[in-house]
Amino acid sequence: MDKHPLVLLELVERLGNLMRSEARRVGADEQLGPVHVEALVYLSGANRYSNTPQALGEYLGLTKGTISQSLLLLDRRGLIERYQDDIDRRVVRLRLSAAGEQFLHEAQPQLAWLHATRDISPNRIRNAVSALREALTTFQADNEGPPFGTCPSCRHFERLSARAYRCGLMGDRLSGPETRKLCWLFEMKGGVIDDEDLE
Amino acid sequence: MDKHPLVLLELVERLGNLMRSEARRVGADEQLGPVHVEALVYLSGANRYSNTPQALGEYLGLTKGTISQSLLLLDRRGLIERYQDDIDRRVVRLRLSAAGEQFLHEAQPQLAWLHATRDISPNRIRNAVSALREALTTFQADNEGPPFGTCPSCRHFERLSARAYRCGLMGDRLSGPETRKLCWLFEMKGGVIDDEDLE
DNA sequence: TCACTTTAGTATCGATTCGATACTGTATTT
DNA sequence: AAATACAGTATCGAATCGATACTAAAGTGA
Repeated sequence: MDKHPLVLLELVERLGNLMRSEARRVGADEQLGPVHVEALVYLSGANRYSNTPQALGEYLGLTKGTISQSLLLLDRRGLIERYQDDIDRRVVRLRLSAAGEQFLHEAQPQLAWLHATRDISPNRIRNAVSALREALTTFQADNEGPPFGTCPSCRHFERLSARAYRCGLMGDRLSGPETRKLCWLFEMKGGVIDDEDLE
Repeated sequence: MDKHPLVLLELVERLGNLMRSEARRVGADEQLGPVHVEALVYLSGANRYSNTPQALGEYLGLTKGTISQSLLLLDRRGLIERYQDDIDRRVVRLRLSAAGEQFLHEAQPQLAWLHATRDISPNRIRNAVSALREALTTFQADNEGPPFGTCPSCRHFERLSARAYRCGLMGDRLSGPETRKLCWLFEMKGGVIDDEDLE
């Protein structure tokens, strides 16, 4: 049997652990746990459909009760703001507060990673991204979890004109930058994964 | 700025979270947390120099106090055995008990991953491994953590004859299978990373 | 040989995480 | 209007985790 997949698994787990430690480290000053930092990072990159406790819970693989508590803490610290959704008043929307933005800006949770990958050629990174993305997609298909992706490779994405986009599922028009944010309604479109879409 | 590294980071973190959830899931039956499962997996692949609480702590990024507790639990459950090192009687050696082996055999914590990567060509996997390995090495060099690797790409590895090996650092002769286990004394040898060495 | 230091691991404490369960309030369905 | 489904909160208890203090074995050096 080929054992390279297991080697890859080991690397992913190990790097995951290290990133978790890194999150612990950068959050220590503010008395935050790794989950809190990860939640802030998530919120900084989530689009308008995905800035809810539920989506965050799916993303982090935690139950809604747990998430609720973490959000309570982040709220008390003034790092996020919570507000009711206008249309469905059961849902709570989340956004980073100015202090939250500030924290991410100063703590730079991703800096260590950027440093660690500085010598890897763009091509090798793209190949790795492609492989891991496929693993993620397959895994989530197997486990029927929401996939989390960005518009360019999403089935519902529609390009109205050169710079006008639209989500075919929700019907909203989307700004250019918004099409690059993370969405939990994402569904992989058929055909090959085209990393060029991410430029 | 190229943002592919950040995309790769997101994938690694996300897959890491999913694997963590997976570990939580497979351990639930036995009332084990994700850390416990990860510790058992680690012990199943650690070589003779690396089967200690300290090495495990480095690997998981946890403090020795935390590790000590987790090991206490695993010991109470009869999943591992602890014994004193003959030479340095401060150090505790760890090994999976029969029950521990049995648990891993039945729970198959890595099965979901193997399934998720089944359609990825060996070549793409090897490329991803190579890129992530470099990220890991650089990261650990930056943060002076022990690197964790296997003999074939280690500076201290010596091949005495066709099937006889030796660790130049510790001076022990090593069996073939042992050279493929994880070692926390690992130091990357100069030159390119050669994935062929992993066959 | 005898202090001094370092090192591997344990013990204990308190803060935090986490899941389970029960609950509130809103939307949807019939 | 009643029943059901759903998003989120509250609360509880078990477990994780780091910090600190501790034990015991090695190493160090006069």
